[in-house]
Amino acid sequence: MELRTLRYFVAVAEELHFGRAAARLHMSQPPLSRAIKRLEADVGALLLARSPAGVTLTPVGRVLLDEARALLDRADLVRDRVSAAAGPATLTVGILGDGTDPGISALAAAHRRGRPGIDIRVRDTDLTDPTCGLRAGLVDVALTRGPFDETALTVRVLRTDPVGAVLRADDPLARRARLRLAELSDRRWFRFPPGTDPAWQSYWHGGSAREGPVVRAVQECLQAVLWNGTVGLAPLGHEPPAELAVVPLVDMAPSRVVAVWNEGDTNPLIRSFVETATAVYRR
Amino acid sequence: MELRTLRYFVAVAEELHFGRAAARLHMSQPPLSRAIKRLEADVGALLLARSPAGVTLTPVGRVLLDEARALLDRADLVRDRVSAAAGPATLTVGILGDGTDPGISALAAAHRRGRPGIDIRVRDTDLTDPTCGLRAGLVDVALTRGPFDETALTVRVLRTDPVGAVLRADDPLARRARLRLAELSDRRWFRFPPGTDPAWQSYWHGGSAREGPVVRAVQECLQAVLWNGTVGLAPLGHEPPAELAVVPLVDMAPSRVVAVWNEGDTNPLIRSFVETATAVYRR
DNA sequence: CGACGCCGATACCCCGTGGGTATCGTTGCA
DNA sequence: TGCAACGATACCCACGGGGTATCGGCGTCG
Repeated sequence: MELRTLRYFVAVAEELHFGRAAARLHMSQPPLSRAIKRLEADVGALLLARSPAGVTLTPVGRVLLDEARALLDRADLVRDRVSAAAGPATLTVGILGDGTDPGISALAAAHRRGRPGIDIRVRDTDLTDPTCGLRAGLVDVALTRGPFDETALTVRVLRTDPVGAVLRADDPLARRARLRLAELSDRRWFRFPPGTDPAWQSYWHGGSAREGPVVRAVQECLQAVLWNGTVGLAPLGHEPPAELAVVPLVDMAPSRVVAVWNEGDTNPLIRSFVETATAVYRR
Repeated sequence: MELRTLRYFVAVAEELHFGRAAARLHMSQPPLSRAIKRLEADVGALLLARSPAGVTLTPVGRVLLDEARALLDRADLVRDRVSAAAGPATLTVGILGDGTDPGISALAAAHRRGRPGIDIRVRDTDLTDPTCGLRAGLVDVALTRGPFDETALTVRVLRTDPVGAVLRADDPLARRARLRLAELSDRRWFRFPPGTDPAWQSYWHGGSAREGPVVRAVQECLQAVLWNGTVGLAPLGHEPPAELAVVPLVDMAPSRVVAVWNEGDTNPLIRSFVETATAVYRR
């Protein structure tokens, strides 16, 4: 008789309809049926009378509905009290590059919702440090992209995006369905400043020879493409501005969106945040 | 934050020692450590201060300990109230052969403990019906041994016992460490009355040719061996009476202890009983 | 002062369960 | 009598909770 199961039961008992209850619980109907059946075996009594006409509560079910509601309320209270006792905690999350990934604010909101009383501070950094100041201790967790030097860091992959070349919309190659890196080797490529993580650096400059301007932020990259005739790389999936085009590259390893934290950091908020991040990115 | 996890936490918080808490919870220490760590991530705060000197509750841990105890008490109350609402229910359990298996009474007690208010009625039957009257509806669930005709029955295996030959202690073969069925083929074997389940019948009479007396109960089997010079089979594991010896048989399929109920019987008490039976027999 | 022992953490494996999709069976209704 | 609705069933996959083996840190003791 776990709390989750009781939440399921309350949902069914309130909807009096397995399908609707399943929808409300964001799951499908069969596992819900099974869970209720297990609960019935557990308490040793039928809780719901199923008939094609509809679902009804049995007398025992009615009792359990009241009791379960009370217990679940109580459980929420426990959460709140513990949160209150824990006091205001802050978690500093580092994100990369001008907050361009629209998912991140949603994620912060989701985490805040599930865990009120925790102050999430977002630190938006430029592209020169893919770990967003993790090593310097400026940040507890980083939501960022690979690849970078991972020593002494723990990495959790959230998603992988294929990568495309960013070109001016009027570039002759912009209409191509896909490209190979070699076709762009004669272009100028922007670089990151010296001292930038080598793995990161070499990934994003596409391995080409002709160096271009040094950039630090997403906006600078776009400007460089627009005005300097350079080429850049970008993960697919975001709609590019009208003046630009992103053409998939067939021979470029996909870019991984990751959550990273310092290895051995025992702050439980990190684990918790990473879990919700994983959940949010999964769907 | 499920109830099970909270029970774990309470155990650790009371023992202030992961190893002892794990023992109390009948589990090993690593999963317990992990569960507590998950709980800490879940509530977003450290609950226990681990130092080699020992484990201490953090302030947040102290709050959660109180809250968790209250919640768990409340959950027990829910159980009780639902049981009370369900009213007195009875479950008739059939067991085979003079209640000789010492585990069964313990199991009935365990089930009664976990589920007060349910009247467990044990029906002890003779050896002529391995299903203990399940088909006749005399019994809701049978704790018995295979093999038997399983059509329209659902079977859950609880344990398997190797089988030995039951001999008089002064029998020349009684001192042997193990035997083969062929070495006993010239003995008289007892039979069950006509009409007994064929699979059951043929299993226990060892496939030999010389027929012996007809028996119905365990006591009769023993008497037959003692006075009639017959041979019988018995699962190993029980200590035989002094005048008898049980010698392992190498070429006899082991005997399965099973819980059986009528296929499609939706009585939730059956499921519940079978679960505790599985748990009890597992250790 | 080094070897040992205690104890929680970590690594790794395996099975059970919780989730999913596809399909069935029953029943009320058109 | 065919159909639509809906819960049950069958099956599959992945994660989590359980296990064992081992590590690492820190006291203790010879």
